[in-house]
Amino acid sequence: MTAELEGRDTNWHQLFGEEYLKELLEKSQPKFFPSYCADSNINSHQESMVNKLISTVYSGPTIGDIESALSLSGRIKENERWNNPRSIISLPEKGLGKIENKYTIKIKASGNGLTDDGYKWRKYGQKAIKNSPNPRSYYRCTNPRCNAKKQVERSTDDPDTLIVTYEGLHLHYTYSHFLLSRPNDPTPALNQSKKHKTNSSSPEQCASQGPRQSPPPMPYDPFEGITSNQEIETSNQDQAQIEAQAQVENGFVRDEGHNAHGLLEDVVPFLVRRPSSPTNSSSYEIYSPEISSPSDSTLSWAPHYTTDMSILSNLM
DNA sequence: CGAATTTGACCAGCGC
DNA sequence: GCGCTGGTCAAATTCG
Repeated sequence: MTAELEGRDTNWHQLFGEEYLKELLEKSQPKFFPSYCADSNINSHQESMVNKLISTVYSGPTIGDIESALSLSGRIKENERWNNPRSIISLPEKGLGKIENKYTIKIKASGNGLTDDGYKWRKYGQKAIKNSPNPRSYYRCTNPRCNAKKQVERSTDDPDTLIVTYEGLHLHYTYSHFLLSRPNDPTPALNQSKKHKTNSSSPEQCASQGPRQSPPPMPYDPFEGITSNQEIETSNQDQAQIEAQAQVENGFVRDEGHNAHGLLEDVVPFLVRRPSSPTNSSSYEIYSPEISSPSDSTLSWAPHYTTDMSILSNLM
């Protein structure tokens, strides 16, 4: 176990570089570890390693954000969260009610930009917004036990920028993470198994992770004309991959709202969170996934994210 | 035919 | 109270 952990520590440095990891560590917020981790099988050493990794890369929503969302979702009893001795969360008891669990992300979606965040989303509405030429689309997580939502609209300032507002928490891993977390597993990410049959030009489909293949072009679709590299790269999928997805989805149903390891994954993917303002509603900016140098303090989208989550997963 | 998307209707919150 | 706006619902539509 120790050797494996050390090896994965090396991966972190390979992925981001020494200086960038230090920068992240300096800027990271207090560690979090949901109290219901007490129900999982991890031991103290594993827990400490997870916290180490989390503290290294995490600079996203505050504990209060998460707690607020969990409270809203009703998945954790209040006394369980506050009194569980294994909980690493420590929160001020005042002002929790005012904390919003919303996170806004700006995605630079120029050209082949990716908006794939690793989750499967189902669109449930679209609305024209006042003083904005672009409509806003509303999505829910397809996991029936998950209350995560997101709103997607195109920036009025920059048509290439997508503004994604996440609300609520995913109490499960990303689909991509499930498969990529197994290094020797030849099965690609789940979220790629369905959508890449399509040659849809709408990155909204990519963002929403919906299995629908070729939606008709909407005359006011905010993402019309934007394509995804990831779609092109993984255009050929076989039946085994689809079956693997079905297995994982079944696992979700049995999982009582959180994954087998008990680690909460937030609605904002791990390595793309970077608060840009010290407000209750944290904001994040994400740019083109093509090239993202650690030195310019930006993080890329799904490909790096899923890889890094696999490191975290394998610790458990 | 099942599942996902579309889109008009409906509802709640807010300001006047 | 009324109108506006944003968010959600649900029937119709579309697609594989």
